[in-house]
Amino acid sequence: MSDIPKLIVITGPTATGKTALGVQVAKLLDGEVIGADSMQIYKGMAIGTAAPAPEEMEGIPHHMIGFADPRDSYSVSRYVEDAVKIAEDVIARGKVPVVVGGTGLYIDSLIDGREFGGAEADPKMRAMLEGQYDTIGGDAMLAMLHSFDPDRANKLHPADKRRIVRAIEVYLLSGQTITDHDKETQARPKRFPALKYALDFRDRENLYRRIGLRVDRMEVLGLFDEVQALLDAGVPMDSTAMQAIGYKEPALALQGAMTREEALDRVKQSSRQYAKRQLTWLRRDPDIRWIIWEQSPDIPAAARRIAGDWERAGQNFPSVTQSDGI
RNA sequence: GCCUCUGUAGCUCAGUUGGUAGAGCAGCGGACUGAAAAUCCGCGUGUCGUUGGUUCGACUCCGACCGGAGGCA
Repeated sequence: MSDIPKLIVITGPTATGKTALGVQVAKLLDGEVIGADSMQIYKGMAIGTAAPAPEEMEGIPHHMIGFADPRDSYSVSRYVEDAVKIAEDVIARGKVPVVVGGTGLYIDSLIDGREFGGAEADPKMRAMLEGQYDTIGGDAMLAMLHSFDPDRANKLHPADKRRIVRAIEVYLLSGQTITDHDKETQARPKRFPALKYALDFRDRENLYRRIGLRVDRMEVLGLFDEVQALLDAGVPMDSTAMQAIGYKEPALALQGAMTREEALDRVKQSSRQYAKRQLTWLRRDPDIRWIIWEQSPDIPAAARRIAGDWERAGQNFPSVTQSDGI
C-alpha cells in the first residue's frame, strides 16, 4: 500500500462543520489546526469567513488564520510556502497537523508537493496582458499561447481570460511553460501523505438551509460593521480580500448600491453556488473519504472515527516497512 | 359599473403580417496548478390564465370567464 499519513485533512463545502470537527480531532490526537482557507487567511475578516473564534478553538493552536493584511493579496504560492513550514514544524514537535478548510487548490497544493518557486506574479505584466486580451481577443491570445505551449492552449476556452493570461505570464516570467511546470509537480511524490475527509449533507436542501442560517447569524454578529471597518482601513474594492463572498455584497450595500437585505440574499445565493463548486472540486478526488450528515453534523462520532482511522494507519507502520523489504 | 393595458420556463420578460416558443437570472452538471470565496464552460417541454369559436392549422384572430395593473365614474 502507500505511505503512512503525516497529516489529516478535513474539508468540504461551507457550513458543513469543518471547524468544529477539526478542533475535536485535534483534541483527540494531540494535534494542531492548520487553516486551508483563502479568505480566513486575512486579518479582520473573522465574521464573514466564519473563522473560528478563540473560544471555539478550545485551546488548540490554530495556524494560517487571520494573519495576512487584507490590503495585500495573498496567493496559493505564499500559502504553500508558509503552510509547509508550519506543518513540518508541527510534525517535528510530535503533534498531528489537522488541515481544515474549504479551499481545494490550497489543500492540494500543500499536500501534493507543488512548488511555485521561480517568478513572482508581476502586476504590471498581468495588466499588460489583460489589456492585450481586451484589444486582440481571446482567440488571438490563445494563438499566441499556442506558439510556445500548444498543449495548454488546446485545453483553454477563448473566454477563459484568467487562465490564458496566466499561462502566458508564467512563461514570460519564468521561461517555463505552465504545461511543463504542471508535469514536473505531478511527477513529484506527495509532500504529505494524508488522511483526507470531506463533509457533506445527504440532501442538498439541508446544506442550503444551514448556509442561510449561517449568513443570518453573521449579520447578527456584526458583518456590516466588519466590512465597514475594512473599507475604513483602506482595503480596496478590487482587492482579493474584498472579492470574498460576504464582503463584496455588504460593501456595495454600505455604498448605497443595494439594501442590506438584498446584500444578505446575495451572500446566501453566492454561498450556495460556491458550495456547489467546492463539491465539484472534491468529487474528483478518489482519496477522499466522505462523511455524510443526515440532518445535522454529529461531530463527536466523526471525530472518533477519524481518530480511529489515524491510529490504525499509524500501527501499520512496522508491518508496512517489513513487507516493503528493507 | 365602464374603458385601457396585462396574464408565455422557478423569477423578469421576448415572440416579426396565424405554421405548437426563446433570452437573462435562478437551478443542475463540469473544469480548475503563482488572484481560487476567484475565473471559465455546458444543459431550456413549458396545460403559452381557463374555456368556447374562426381556421387545414392559434401563443398569435374573435367571444366569454377568471386573476393582476391603471384610468373614468
